Amino acid sequence: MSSLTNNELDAPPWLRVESTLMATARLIREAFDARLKPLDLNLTQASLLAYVAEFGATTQTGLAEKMGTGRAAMGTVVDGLEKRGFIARHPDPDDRRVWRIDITDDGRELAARVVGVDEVLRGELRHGIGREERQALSWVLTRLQVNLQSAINQ
Amino acid sequence: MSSLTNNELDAPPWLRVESTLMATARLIREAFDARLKPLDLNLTQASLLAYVAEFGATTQTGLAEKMGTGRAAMGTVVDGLEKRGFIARHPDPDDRRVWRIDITDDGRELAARVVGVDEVLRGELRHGIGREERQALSWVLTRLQVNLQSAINQ
DNA sequence: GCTCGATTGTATGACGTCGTACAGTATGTG
DNA sequence: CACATACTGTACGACGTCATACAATCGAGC
Repeated sequence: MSSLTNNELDAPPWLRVESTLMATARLIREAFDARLKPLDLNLTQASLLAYVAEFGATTQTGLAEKMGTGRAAMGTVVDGLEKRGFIARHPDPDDRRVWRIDITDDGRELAARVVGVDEVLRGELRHGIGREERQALSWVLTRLQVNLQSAINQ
Repeated sequence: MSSLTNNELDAPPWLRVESTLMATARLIREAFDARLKPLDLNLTQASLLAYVAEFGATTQTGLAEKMGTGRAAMGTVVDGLEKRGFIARHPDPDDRRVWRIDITDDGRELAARVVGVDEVLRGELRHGIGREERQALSWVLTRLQVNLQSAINQ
């Protein structure tokens, strides 16, 4: 823990801001997973559930794109949530290749609790961080993503 | 790609800044992995190599703490790098439990190339982002980590 | 109507990381 | 010296994600 809070001081010259960012991302996943554990969900499942609850029936590929994961991984997530009865696969009347992923009543109830957990935790994470700082963070991150994309594409 | 750059606009109300941050972290890993592929290294291996090259012989547990991973995972990384002759395990004269992980001549040569790749990529990532913005980002991230830590510890 | 390329979801194997348990070793206490 | 506790590295199984390959299906062009 101490090695995380002061790693700006003893960090090596390579990977400074970047490593801090990745460590923060890891902590975000940890924190959400911890809070979602009582619901027996991890962050990926909770995000999927909340997304479907909010935006209604969606294709698996669409979900994968929105949540930044692959189609195969999304399939297994859907499998697990379907087996537990929180979402359901309905055939698409217009396209027999795809499943429309829709939420069930149980799923809707669980999604409401997910949103509650999310709001509480996000409130805690805002402590000591002003609105303009949050917006600045968001802006720099977006800019960073653009640079990263062009770096990845050579 | 378009879903990444404009996800501030169509992002759901839950997980806004946080999901951007995690997506950015994923892109960072992708970008470094892509650039390190010619050296047949991934980001974890490269970080370990550069760290040992810079700070000299270190304990595996110490490495794991510094790099934010578990001891077991660090063991497998060390295994791979040792098998390829870039680092070596030397017994510690004062403590027979531990290995001192040290770099070899081949490893030092490779580490220099890693540092080069890192400097080039980090330069590209700075495009359009001022120094004070970078410092602000760093500050907010550190603050976020503090909040995350207390959230994780209930 | 038929064919060809593109797309959807799935199966499979691989990889990296994690958590737990364990043996060997060190350190402190009586 | 004996003992208990803490720590290091490793073995093992589990999990989540990824890349690839594949069958089924769609849509466009002839």
